Amino acid sequence: MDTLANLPLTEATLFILLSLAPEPKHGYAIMKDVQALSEERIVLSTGTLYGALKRLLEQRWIRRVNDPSANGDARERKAYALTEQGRRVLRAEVSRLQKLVKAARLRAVEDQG
Amino acid sequence: MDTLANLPLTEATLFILLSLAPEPKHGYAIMKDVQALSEERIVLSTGTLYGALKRLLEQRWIRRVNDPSANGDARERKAYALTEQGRRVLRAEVSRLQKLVKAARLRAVEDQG
DNA sequence: GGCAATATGTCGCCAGACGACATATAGGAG
DNA sequence: CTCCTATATGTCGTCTGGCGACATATTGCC
Repeated sequence: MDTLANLPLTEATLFILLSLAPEPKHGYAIMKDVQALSEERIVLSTGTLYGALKRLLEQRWIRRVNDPSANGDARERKAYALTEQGRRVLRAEVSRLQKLVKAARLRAVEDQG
Repeated sequence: MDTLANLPLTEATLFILLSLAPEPKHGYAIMKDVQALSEERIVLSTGTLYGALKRLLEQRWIRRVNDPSANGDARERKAYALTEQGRRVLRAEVSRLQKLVKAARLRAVEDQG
């Protein structure tokens, strides 16, 4: 209920939600997307990924959907989409991060690039 | 050596370093400062605080200094200061956070708060 | 004298990241 | 036809670290 109480998100969770923000994806696609998004810095192990997805489903921040890239064949891939709740949490987290960066600037902690 | 390898910082660690950025402080002052900085959202338990300080000393991101507010009395308080290494890590972390916020904006995750 | 704020510390629990391992299919190189 | 890689999903055990609970001592106000 109280989305604020769940913050901060772990880095893995944050990137997974961020990856699902534009459109639903299946597990492996999330893994690749997070790598690209983080400029190869984050390589989610499958243990982290599927563990996080399980927790996210339980919290109802994401839900199972039909994979749009599936073409009716035998192999069924599991795709995940953000719920409204999940989107709210993501927005709250990004907002928290922005405040934090501003606070850091006030402390004269300027980035060097 | 490789400061980038230590990221991301945990929230507690980040706020402790941020608190020490302007000037050295002792443990209890850090606790109070972090509360103010985070608008009362983060209340460090002493377990978190002194556990983190111990790790930070071992990593040489902070070092012990004479408490500037001590006035030669019996009770000696332990003050901590950022090392150059610690300041580099802090800058790197803030820089990472900024990139992340920018990436989130590109994904159309706009903050409402 | 008692109570709150200041100040520093330890211990055990638990969540979660991560590496290792396991399994299965599809497609291209040799 | 076989091997290797990419795609794809999952479990298990370990370790780090946050956090609440507990312990202890000093200072200053009422």
